[in-house]
Amino acid sequence: MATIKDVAERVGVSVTTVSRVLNNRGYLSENLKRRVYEAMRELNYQPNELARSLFRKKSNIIGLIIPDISHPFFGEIARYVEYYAYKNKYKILLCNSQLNRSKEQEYLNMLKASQVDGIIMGSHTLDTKEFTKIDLPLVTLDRQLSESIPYVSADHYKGGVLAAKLLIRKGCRKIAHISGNLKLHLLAKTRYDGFMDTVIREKIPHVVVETDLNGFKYDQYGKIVENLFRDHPDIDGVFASSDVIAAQVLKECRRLGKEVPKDVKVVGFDGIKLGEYITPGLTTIRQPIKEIAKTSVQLLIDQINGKEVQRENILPVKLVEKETT
Amino acid sequence: MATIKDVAERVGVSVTTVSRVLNNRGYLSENLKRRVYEAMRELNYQPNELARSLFRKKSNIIGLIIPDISHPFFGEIARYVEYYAYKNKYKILLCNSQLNRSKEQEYLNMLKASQVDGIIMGSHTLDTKEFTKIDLPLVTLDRQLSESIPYVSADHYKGGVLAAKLLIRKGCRKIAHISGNLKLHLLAKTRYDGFMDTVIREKIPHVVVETDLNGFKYDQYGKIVENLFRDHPDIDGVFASSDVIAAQVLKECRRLGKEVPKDVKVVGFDGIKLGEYITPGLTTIRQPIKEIAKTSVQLLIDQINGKEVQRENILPVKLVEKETT
DNA sequence: CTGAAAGCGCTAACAC
DNA sequence: GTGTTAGCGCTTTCAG
Repeated sequence: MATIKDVAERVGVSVTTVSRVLNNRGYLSENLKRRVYEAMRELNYQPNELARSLFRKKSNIIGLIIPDISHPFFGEIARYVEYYAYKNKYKILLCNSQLNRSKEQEYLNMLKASQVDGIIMGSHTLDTKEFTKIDLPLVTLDRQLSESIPYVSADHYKGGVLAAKLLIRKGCRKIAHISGNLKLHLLAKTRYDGFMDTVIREKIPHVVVETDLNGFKYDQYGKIVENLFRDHPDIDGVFASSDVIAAQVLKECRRLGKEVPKDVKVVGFDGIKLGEYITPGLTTIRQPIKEIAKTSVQLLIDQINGKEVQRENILPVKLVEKETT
Repeated sequence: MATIKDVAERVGVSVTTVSRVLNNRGYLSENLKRRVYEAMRELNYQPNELARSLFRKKSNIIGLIIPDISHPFFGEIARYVEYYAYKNKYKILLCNSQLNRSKEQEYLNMLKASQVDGIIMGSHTLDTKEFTKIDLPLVTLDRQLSESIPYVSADHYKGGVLAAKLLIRKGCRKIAHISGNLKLHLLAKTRYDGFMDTVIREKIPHVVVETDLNGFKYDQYGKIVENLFRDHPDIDGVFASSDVIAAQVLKECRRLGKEVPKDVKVVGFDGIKLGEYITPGLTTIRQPIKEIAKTSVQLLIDQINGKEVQRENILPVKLVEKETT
């Protein structure tokens, strides 16, 4: 691979000069620039970003840690994070934690060692104190990590309220909520709060199933839903904490001969593309995925550039009514 | 951030010695090792991978270029590529081309400049000659780029045959195939060949719709399917070239009052998780996604390590029958 | 306006 | 066994 030295020799100038045209520093004659660019092209030269980063102490790389890139929600998050990062000349180092504690920890260390300029953290199995050791610009998704670390989240509470209200308005008399893990201190937990506050205020019978499946063993949701309907055959409304779970609920309803939305009404959460593919079309609480990604990238870059950023960034959700309610 | 020098000073030895314990070279007394490790921990030291990579001329980074990480197929590919890369101590630089030529080209240059050790290429809008300039270990997905570059692909031809045969066996009298772009010289095109060879041999009326939507403007497939049924109301079997398209077909069938599988039978392609979420359960030709990813990573690492690798790597597909046939 | 030289953090000859 | 030194490819002071 050609280096700056090769280019310099070919043009007959010093490496300093080549570096200058590379970075457009000071006055360079047009003629000189042309000759240098030509040599670069001839040699198929690309400046070594490793060397540049080492010198500048800036890699232009962002680490993205998520539980599972193949989960539709995180796939869409990643897609938009990449989009906005690219726009700002940042690259993405992809870290899939599979919600495995030690893998998450290793990735955190690896990212630090790799001199990434900042981290977007969407996987949350580690304790707060692990992050104090990192000492790098950080943005979290859906989790308040500490007083100083900014986070981005949809308005899950509002989402819980909207879902519960819709089901009640549509005439449901007994509503089930299939929640995610409530022990991890995630903001997603407030979906549960919003749901509960609403059904209690409206005095609607309800039942909550907490899944501690870490959200990514899809296959097992079928079983959970099956048990739910066995124990509570009179359930006529379900608020699932993700669209993927909602899809499982629909499948199970079909298997049990329950018609949707006639016998059971279903509301999902996330607003991923999946909801558009399935039949019947899934009513859901849409998270503003693109804006979440955009905000995360912006907050991170602002921090990298030494700007003060807002700690709390709650983005609005939206009820999208389709055919399951 | 602490450097090797800080550690050396704290322990009272030279940087060489610290480097030695870091890399476990030569004889080091247990006592010394312990003191060095302790200092590292106290300083919260992480070796700078940028500097290491620069020296070693090896970054342990793999570039992954795909059209769209939020497309379920590529999401699953990426998940497994990450899995096997991580196992082998490689990191993933994620590049989403959106099937945009110039973005793909820029990412290619960027990866080279970033000194990645190799590239897995799953997005194919560029001409062969762009790759000769790259001169880096390369593996392509679904495309024969040149005589020397190894590729990994599912047995698309067999998939096309299996799909056509199944629909014929199930009694379909007029079968539609919704294909991807046949002009890009992808191996996926052989799905079409397998399908055609079979329906022609069996003398089954058929119609092919080629989509040049680049495969990722999902919303527009609805229109295509609508037109298809308008022009050919007697179609009773559809072979879609992806599960996502198949899902759209199911949606459209429902809208048009066509019952699946009674009036129309549908076969998808890919075998992504989506197929398990939708109702009715989608019959599909399953690609061995995990093995494709594993093979790609292995071929790339072998090349990085200077081994000879096999050029053609065709992996078997499998017919998965569910409820749409 | 251009070049020699130092240094980013690390590793590995090569000495002692 | 341990340290001195050069150098990976680049950028930037600082002389000239």
